[in-house]
This record gives sequence, structure tokens and C-alpha cells, in this order.
Amino acid sequence: METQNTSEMVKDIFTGYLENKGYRKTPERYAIVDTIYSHNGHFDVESLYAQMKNRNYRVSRATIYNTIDLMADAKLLIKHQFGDGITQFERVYNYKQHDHMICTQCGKVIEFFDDRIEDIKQSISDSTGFQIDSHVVYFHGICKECNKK
Amino acid sequence: METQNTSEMVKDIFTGYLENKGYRKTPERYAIVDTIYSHNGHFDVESLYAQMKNRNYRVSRATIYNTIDLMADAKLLIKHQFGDGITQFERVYNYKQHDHMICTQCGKVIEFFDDRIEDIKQSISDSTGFQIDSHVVYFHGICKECNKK
DNA sequence: ATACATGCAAACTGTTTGCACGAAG
DNA sequence: CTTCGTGCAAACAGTTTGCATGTAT
Repeated sequence: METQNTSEMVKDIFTGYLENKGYRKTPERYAIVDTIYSHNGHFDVESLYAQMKNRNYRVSRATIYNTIDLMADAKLLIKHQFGDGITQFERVYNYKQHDHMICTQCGKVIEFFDDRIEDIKQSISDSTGFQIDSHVVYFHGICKECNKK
Repeated sequence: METQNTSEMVKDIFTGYLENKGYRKTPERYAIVDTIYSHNGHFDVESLYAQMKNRNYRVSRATIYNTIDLMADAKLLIKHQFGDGITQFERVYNYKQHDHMICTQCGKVIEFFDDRIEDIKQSISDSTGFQIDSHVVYFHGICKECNKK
């Protein structure tokens, strides 16, 4: 099962990260990693907190913030600020590279993919000496549905 | 003088926008537009507020927020959230189209330009029916200087 | 046994809101 | 004269911080 594998892989990467940095392997941290990797979409801290409550995990918001930072550092998730004021996150390991279009009318976020972005990263990196680890691309505009109205 | 022209053009666009929307032409709004277009770089609300105080303009933060929203709507500025929690803005009219690289180590923001991004926008727009008005591209990584250390 | 991580609540910060006053139309 | 915009301060929301307790090492 593919999901199973991803989940295991992520746990291993995270364990390696913690060991490497000398951080402790607490059950709370693993519970958070697990919950995040149990679904694909974007999420914010508040809904993650609610979801973990539902699963009967007892973790505080502070620990969620802390663990999210660790995961971002370990390249297991990425932070988004689409402009509505709420910071969103999404898992990044083994999930198809993609970018986002945001409708300025209805707020919908649509994913798209274009591999020319990798080419651009390569050449900018080559010409500037800036080592590019990750990227974020947002296209703002009016989605198909809103445009019909 | 080129700056003079830009400033005049922007004022005209803004006036047209206000008239079109039926909003009032208040001195505070023009003072804010003027101050923003008196420099090029990124800025946040707090530093703009301070700068206007120095110029002896009396405007409240609330009015700054309000006017910034109008300018964004009029496509005279763009909003950035580079990830440090502070929302930054930058003028956009008659300023070379560019994007940003953010050093995750020292926080530096470097501008770069690549016109292939326009090609991508075009083809994504064609294939999805999403009307793309503007874009934001962030490359995250380690800048040349930090990489030397 | 010794820090480090957690939970909780209080503190903090950037932004929004409500209201009375002032000015644009 | 009417209504919208402003200034001010209070409210708000998301995030960070401090401290006592718990627990991984």
C-alpha cells in the first residue's frame, strides 16, 4: 500500500532528523507527523489541533507549532500564506511537485504543475550562486467559474 | 525626470480608480500613495507609518491599511508574506517585473528576473481557463554569502 | 539524574472593528 | 446636508513565551 510506505518513509526521515539534531523522540512529535501525513490537502494549525483532539491525541498548540517548525526544517512540509491571513501548511514528501493558483474572487486554491519551473531554478541558481532548496509559485487571478458570472 | 512621471501616472491611475468605484478623493489617500511611490523597496505598515510621521503627515494605521487595500485592488502594489510573519508590500507600477529569492539562513531577500515565467502563465492560463492577473514566485535556499561560511 | 519537551495560560503583535467626529460630494 | 472616511482605542486572532510538571535519554 502506497500510503503505508510514505508514512513509514516519513517516520524514518523524521527519526533521522531528530537523531541528527540531538532532539528527543517524543510520542507527541510522532503523533503530529502521523496526523499530518494522514491526508493530502492544505491545513492550518487550528484544524490540525481539532483533528488531533478527535483522534484523542492530547497535544497542545505550542507543541504543534514546535513540531511543524521541525518538520519544515526537515523538509517534510512547506508553509503557505495565501493572503487570507491564515498560515497554511502542506506535506511535501512523496507528493507530486505542484504550485498554486488563487482566485481573488472566491478564494479557491487550485493546484497546477509545470516542469519549466525547475529549468528556471536551475539557471537562476547557476547565474547567481544562490542555492535554491525549494520554491513557491502563486498565480493570482479569476478562476473559470467566477469568470462566467 | 522619470520618477516624476511615474508619480504623476500613478496619481492618475489612482484617481481613475477612485472615481470609477465612487470612492472619495481624500488627502490622506493621496499622501499614502505618494509616500509609497517615493521609494522602491519592500516596506511594512509600521515603517510606512513611521515614515509618514517623519514627513509630518498625520494618518492613522487604520487609514494606511484601508488605502493599501485600495491600491492593491487598483493593481498599484502587491502584498508579500515572506514567512517572517510581517506582511510586506511593494509598488508595482512601472517597476521592472521581478521575483524574489529568500535566504533561509540570513533572511535576505534578493530580486531576480526571468521571462520564462510569463510563458508558463500563458500556457497554464490557456489550458485551465484560469485568468491569471499577477504572480508571485519565491525561491527559498541559501544565499551565496551564507554558503561560504 | 539531568536537561529537554510539554501543557497551559498569559503575553505579544499585527490587523480589524466600532464609534464619534470631520470633511468630501 | 448626507454619507463616507478618518483617528483613536479597544477588540481580536494567530503565534510566541514563561513557568511548573513530566519524561526521554
